[in-house]
Amino acid sequence: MSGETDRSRKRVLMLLERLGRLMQSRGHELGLKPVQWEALRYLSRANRFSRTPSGLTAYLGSTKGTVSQTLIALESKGLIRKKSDPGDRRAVRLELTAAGRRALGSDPLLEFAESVGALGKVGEGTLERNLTALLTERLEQIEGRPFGICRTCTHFEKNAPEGKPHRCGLLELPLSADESEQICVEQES
Amino acid sequence: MSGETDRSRKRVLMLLERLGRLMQSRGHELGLKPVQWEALRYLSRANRFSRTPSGLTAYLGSTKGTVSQTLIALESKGLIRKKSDPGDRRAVRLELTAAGRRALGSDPLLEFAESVGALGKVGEGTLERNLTALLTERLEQIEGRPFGICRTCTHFEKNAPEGKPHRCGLLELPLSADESEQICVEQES
DNA sequence: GCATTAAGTATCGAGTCGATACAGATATGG
DNA sequence: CCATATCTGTATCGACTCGATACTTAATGC
Repeated sequence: MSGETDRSRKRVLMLLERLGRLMQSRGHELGLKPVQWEALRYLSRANRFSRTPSGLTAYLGSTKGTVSQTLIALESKGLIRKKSDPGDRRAVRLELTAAGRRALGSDPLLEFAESVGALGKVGEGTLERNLTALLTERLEQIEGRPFGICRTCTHFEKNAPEGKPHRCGLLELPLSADESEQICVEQES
Repeated sequence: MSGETDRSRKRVLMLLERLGRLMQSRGHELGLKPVQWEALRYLSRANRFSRTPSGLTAYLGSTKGTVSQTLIALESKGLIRKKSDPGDRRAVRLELTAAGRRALGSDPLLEFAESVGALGKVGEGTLERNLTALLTERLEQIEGRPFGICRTCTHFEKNAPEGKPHRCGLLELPLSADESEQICVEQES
């Protein structure tokens, strides 16, 4: 590998690291921590099968113990609610409270959205494609889950049976139009 | 702003957040913490004017107190050395020890470099440009410093006076060829 | 010379994070 | 059918981050 290729890759890594850090450093607003914000964001975007401690653990690439602590903190702040799953009594279902949804309205990450917009439509598109490719490549190497949108999944069955709501072939459950746009632990492309 | 524009921006933000987190989660190797790795990387790339606690503080977008603690941890591990500046007795000069340089040889971020390489030369180039534009835009809004390469700075005076080494017009000091390639707290473009 | 500003350190409290150990619930396999 | 493995989540520990606040000491400005 040439020296310039090597340096170029490292420059990209430094940019990603620094942008990541910059986003995190703004994540201490309202008495929340960066990971706590990320958990709230996840819960607002994940479908009901994925809103569990283990789903969040996989998404964050963290560990059960750490996530458990984070969820305890969020619950004590009144931003999330835990309910035990009636079907599997080991499992815990998570959902945002009204206060949790309200908090996301002042998500510090929204400041950043403007800067993304300044790239223009074209730059934004290519950036999204490149970042997606990078993430996909990386996730394959570490056997991580993509957490893609339900609608694009191999298990997604559109209006099946005919004229009926969409369906998840893996979990054998009907899906609302809303749910098909959410992210899922089980998603595969 | 249309709903799709809004969603597109958020997708980019989520990608950046997630990639950042993914990079960090691999940053717990060898008993070091992600920020400690980042400090080592900084010290290996910053020129001598920038290798100070306050330089690192500005780079990380953190606070003096936090950085001070991080440096104490790194020094106790024998990875960096502190020397008091003879010119300004308030200031502390930082440098990597041999062990510190050796540690960077097993930087967990190197794993990630392969995934960047998988984008190909073109993808890598456009990604670097887009990320740079995003970072620049963002830094302007929060009045952060770019920490660009010395050679590209407005204060850089090439071979001045004629045939002599390069020079920094701001600090009024000569610069070696090596130093002109390093990053600097004072860099402006 | 005196106030201001700058560079670092010390300390506190809440929380992350990996590691380990654990509990209870559900699968699996003879 | 029951033992055993696996899965889901909690509890606890120690090192550390991080923002906040309160210092110390040194340089600078008037």
